[in-house]
Amino acid sequence: MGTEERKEREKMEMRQLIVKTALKLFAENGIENVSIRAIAEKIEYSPGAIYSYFKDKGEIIHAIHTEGFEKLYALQRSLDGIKNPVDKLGQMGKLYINFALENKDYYDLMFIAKGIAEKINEKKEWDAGERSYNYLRDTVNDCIEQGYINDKNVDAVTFAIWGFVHGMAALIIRGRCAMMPDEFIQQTLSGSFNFFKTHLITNK
Amino acid sequence: MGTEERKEREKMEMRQLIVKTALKLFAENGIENVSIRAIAEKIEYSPGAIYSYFKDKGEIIHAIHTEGFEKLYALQRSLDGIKNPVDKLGQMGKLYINFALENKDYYDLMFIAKGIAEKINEKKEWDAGERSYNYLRDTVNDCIEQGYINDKNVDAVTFAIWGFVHGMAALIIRGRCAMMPDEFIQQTLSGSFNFFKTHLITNK
DNA sequence: TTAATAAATAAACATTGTTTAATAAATAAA
DNA sequence: TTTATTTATTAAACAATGTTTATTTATTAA
Repeated sequence: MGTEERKEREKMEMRQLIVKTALKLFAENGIENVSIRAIAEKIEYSPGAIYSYFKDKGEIIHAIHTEGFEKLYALQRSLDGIKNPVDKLGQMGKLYINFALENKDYYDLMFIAKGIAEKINEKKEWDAGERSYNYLRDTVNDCIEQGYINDKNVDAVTFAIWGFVHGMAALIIRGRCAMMPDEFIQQTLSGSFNFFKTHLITNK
Repeated sequence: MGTEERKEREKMEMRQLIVKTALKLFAENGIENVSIRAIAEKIEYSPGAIYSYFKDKGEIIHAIHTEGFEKLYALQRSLDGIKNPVDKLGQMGKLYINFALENKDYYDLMFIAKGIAEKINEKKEWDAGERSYNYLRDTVNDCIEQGYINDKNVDAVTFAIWGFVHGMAALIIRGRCAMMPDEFIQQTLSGSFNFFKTHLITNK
């Protein structure tokens, strides 16, 4: 009898419901203003019930973080068809920044938030992130091999590019550009992009 | 009689003691693991006493944040003597990263931490940050005017450079490079620097 | 010496994440 | 179907947090 399987399924559904609800509340009230109690109330369970599905709050956040990486990686894979690695790199940059600014909660958990880092090490589960990182790295490597980027150190170039896009995204998301008007930020952002692209790519 | 002045002085000293103690505890236990109660105990006062000197915990953190900007700006000003703006820019980059990695607590509060952003807006006191930003911007401007950087958009270039160094620092500080061995990070970091420097500066 | 002011404290409050012992529900065994 | 057992859920409590309030203590002014 398949009651075992059904229960397993129900457990997964409950986990998903909790994660979904948590994410919704995060978006509404900001990540740090969402309590276990609030999540419990929203799904009409007692706070304690949540602990049958997640070891602690960090695990809920970690689940969302992993979900975010799924989304990002899926976006990256949508570039599979682009043959020219420079074009691919440019598109990936835009895609990355867009993802960051349109999914601030996800992005924050994935690349900025503090508690997460411990969970990542504890679980050795930066796998999700590594997959995305390698996708970028491979593209950079193609650029180098095909003579578009004049630098042999793949990791250094990859880290530079990652740092560049992450840095801008993080400054914006964490309110360090709040003094600038929104449209100015947008303009500057695309200006910075052009600057980077123009100078780092060797025109063959 | 100077009792008014003395009291004012004592109040300042107490504020400073609280800030100094908070910073020390931050360094020892991590920013998020320091409570008002812990600070109070360390200086041998009751928790409530602290509220005679700071409106709330955020104000203590904000004071440290401002102190951090004093330190960073002082470091920047040590480059005043460098005539060539490209050299100056390079030195500033190194100096910035070093500051970030050697003063992670300060840097975190200044450029990454969340609560701070609200205080900054609330107080309109990004002045401290703006001074440092303008110092960078002026140097970038010199580079452009003297033909070392081939791009007319000062703000875009400045933001790109800031994003670049901040991005790398933030990824390291927030543990997103924890899977890489330390020496690899150091190598990659300087490699990224070279990459950036080599390609963005037009050799006259 | 007394009155007014300021500083510091102890105690309490509300909120957090989390644990525990008790209850209700669902399943398996008889 | 009835009973026993396992599982899911809850209510209540715990410890820690930031903060407020009424009270006491210390300091200053009269």
